[in-house]
Amino acid sequence: MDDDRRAPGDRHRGAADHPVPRAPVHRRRVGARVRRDGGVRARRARAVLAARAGPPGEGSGLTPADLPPRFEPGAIERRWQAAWEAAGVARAPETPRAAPFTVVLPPPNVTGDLTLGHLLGNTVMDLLVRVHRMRGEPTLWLPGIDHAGLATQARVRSFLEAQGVRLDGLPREEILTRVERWKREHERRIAEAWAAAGLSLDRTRYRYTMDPEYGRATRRAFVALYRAGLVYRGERFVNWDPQLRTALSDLEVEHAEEPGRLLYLRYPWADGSPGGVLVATVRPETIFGDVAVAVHPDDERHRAAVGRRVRVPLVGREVPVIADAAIDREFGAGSLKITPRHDLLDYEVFRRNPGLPMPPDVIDADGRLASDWVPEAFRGLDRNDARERVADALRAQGFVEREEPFVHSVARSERSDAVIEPRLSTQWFVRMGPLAPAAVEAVRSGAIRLYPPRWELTFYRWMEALEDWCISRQIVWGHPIPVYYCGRCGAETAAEEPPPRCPACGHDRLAADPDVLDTWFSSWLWPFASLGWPEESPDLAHYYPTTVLVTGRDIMFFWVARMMMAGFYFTGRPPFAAVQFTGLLRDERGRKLSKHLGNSPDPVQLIAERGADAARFALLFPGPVEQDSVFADATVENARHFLTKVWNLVRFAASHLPEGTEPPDRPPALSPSSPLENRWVLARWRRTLEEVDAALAAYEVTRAATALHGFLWHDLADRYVEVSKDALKGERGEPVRRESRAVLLFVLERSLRLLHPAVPHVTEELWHALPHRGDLLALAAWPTADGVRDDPEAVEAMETVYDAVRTLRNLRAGVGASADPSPPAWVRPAGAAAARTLEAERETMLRQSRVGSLRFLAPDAPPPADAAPAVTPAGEFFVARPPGGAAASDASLRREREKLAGLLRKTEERLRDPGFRSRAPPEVLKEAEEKARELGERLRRIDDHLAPGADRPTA
RNA sequence: GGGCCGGUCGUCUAGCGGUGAGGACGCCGCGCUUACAACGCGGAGAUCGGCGGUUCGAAUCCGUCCCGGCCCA
Repeated sequence: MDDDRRAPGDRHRGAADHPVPRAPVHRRRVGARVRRDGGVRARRARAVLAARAGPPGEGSGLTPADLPPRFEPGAIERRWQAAWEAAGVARAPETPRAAPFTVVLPPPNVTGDLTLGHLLGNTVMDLLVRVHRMRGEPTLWLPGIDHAGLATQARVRSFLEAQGVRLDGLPREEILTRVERWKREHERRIAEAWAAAGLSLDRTRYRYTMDPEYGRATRRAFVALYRAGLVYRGERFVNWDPQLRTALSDLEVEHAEEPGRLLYLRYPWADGSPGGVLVATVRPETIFGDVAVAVHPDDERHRAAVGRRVRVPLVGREVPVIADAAIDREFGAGSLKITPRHDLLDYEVFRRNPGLPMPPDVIDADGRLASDWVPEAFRGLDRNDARERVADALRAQGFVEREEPFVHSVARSERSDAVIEPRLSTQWFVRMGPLAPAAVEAVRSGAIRLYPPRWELTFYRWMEALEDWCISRQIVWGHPIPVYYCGRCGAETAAEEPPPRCPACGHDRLAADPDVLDTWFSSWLWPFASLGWPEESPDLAHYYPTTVLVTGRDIMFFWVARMMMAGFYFTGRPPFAAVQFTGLLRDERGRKLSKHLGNSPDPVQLIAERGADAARFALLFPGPVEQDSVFADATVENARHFLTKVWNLVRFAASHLPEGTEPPDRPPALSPSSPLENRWVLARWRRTLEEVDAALAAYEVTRAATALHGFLWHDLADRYVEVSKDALKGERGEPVRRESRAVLLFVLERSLRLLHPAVPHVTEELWHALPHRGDLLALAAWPTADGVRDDPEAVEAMETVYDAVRTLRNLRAGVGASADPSPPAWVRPAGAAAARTLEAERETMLRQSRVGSLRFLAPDAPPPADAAPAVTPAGEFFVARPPGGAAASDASLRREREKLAGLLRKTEERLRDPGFRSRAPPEVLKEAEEKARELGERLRRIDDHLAPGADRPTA
């Protein structure tokens, strides 16, 4: 198994196990140099200066020429990361003066390196954190790592094995040293990956689940639960991993269907009479632990057998045939051999039937046959070999009646992949029953919201069926269980610090419990222990409860639900107000990204090759973050193209803004005579902002990214820039030029702010190439719509104009106008309103459609000769056919007619339906009538242009 | 066996009672127009998984089945 799902931050499979190339990011020492002096202002100023000095061959001025024609992320990203670091951008205030925004990073475990799945969650968190920081909220994003006890020990174990060293043979101290060394190396790599991704984590508040303070928090939690009777020790059936030699919780076990062999064994009568009882089993090696054979009490086939005795094959031990209602009559031969120490169901049957002897374990902690109940010949065999050998012996001695292939559910350790051995053993447990209700109630009442909300159902279902949680692990790496046993009276004492003497008898020789705690027992305290709990630390007082937890839904049970329970129990408050679940990443073939399949890019390498911003944007767009989505090479390519587009947009703008242009401190004030495109683009920007804000409020980061992508590329670059070029060149007069400059700068600068949380580096770089106020975009304010008015008329007019432009471009292409770059064109508007709009924007249409001239025709004027016609709701358009050019063709007009006629037919049918007329709301009715009228009108005009006498398609 | 998610142009997706079903990638055609060819403009391409139902009206609501994925037993 390559499953690294052990620490909260490690939700996605596929950590790269191969050596990671040296992180390509060489952090400049800018931060270190300036950190010594005091004062945020001075630090920031220096940071900016240092950053500006960055790219080789660049001047220090901020003239537009500074922006190179190519966008190279590497240097840019390093430079701004250093600047943010030096300016302390990510540093949360010691004493926030407003309601804070807090996020704790799900600590990745030190088992391995960061995966793309981590980067997905991290990007979402960074985006949210940066938005709220820009909104002026005191913002804390707390980083950390998880010691991931079992996972780490398992990894170190196989790492050492590869070098021929057996971890299990090493003394405890030596193991700890080795693990510690492993941890330091991976901790460094994780930190480098965070830095390379541009995450604005508050590194001064870095926490490690194994540091001394955290250890104390863990012991405090244990002791508190112990005293409340919510932690107990008992002999239970646990999931035993014989390879790692430890117990596991139910959640760490994976079930899968696997092929096996079902053996039908004859247990002969003890009295020697012929026959016996037929028993089916897939685990013949456990027969040495049998204490009975059980059948269902109502099973006619076996009725006579109950009460008689049979002999266990191979060993000849006598056991009774008993009746128990738990036996499945349909399965196998309808009878079950009872091996109480190695199967939960058998154990329950055993307990219901007093008088049976309790056998020893016939399979030991290593998964080998053991104990004197096992014949000499089989002792010490691994259970897998034993299964074959026992089956062979059974066959040889004639006990096997028949056998058949059988698919059964097999439980495996998600850590070692070893088949789990159900084992009766003494372990520590947390009683979940009393802890659950507060968490369930919080979700039910909305005190904690889940995004997307559908996960609530899954949450409730699991919470209803909670089993007690086995928290003791028989490994070295982890928090020791803080329980001490008196060497004299045997009293058991739970205490945060080792007691000097036994509280019961005063004896001073106490033995510590040899086990350590499940990693999740420290993880579930993360939201408050990372802030200083159990101390009443200032951070805990200021920043707890946290605002939102972003994590993969695959650890909802492992971690999220348990944090809720711990949060309410230990702090009396919810640990977070919201949980955003992210989806899984898949490749273009729909497979999960995983190390195993080799389809999971290493994020550090990805960032080195394509840039952090491109990687980040590719994770946010176009696939929805909250759903499983595809991450392919093309996705990154796409993101990169978008960033290049924005880059060039700024280059264009910068080249049209003269030296000394004022920063866009307030929205441009438009006048009634302002160009349509200025009114339009401001309105569109406003709507984009509203969409982004709404999306973020609902934790739909992809929707926010999509809105920005569309606006910047299609509205601003494709349309606004093209339409306003003349104005920016001054061809429409100085006042218009000034206004258009102001509008362009305002919209672009504000859009960079909106985009910054998603792709912080490029936007920071670009922001500095534009007139701006302030030291860093990262410290700029999140925009508001204040002073920018929505303008529905402008939006509608622009649609009309662009429909016209598209129609003319189309006609131009249709007549083969590439030969003649500027054919004359005409328009006959449909109605006064269209006429007004089109006439006002005649210049725009002329330029954008690249026709040579555009003349307006009176309603009753004859259509121009030798011109290709098109009919739109706004009017009739004509483009002259070049002499000797393409022959007149009505094909496209006829196709259009066909389509419109079909639409008209459908609309008229609807209008004739009495049900529709009486039940549809009046506005829908009116709309349909208007549509029918307009379609009819347009059809009539099309017919006018179709050659008279030619075959006309019928409506 | 139970639960959840998804099935919409070739691909990824938006839309979640009234639309000529929107976008991106890919494809085809035209264009190097000094921000961008990592680009622009235009075009083709979808009976919205199947079947039933509710409704004046269904991609959208309900039922059922099929396919893919995930989770739990």
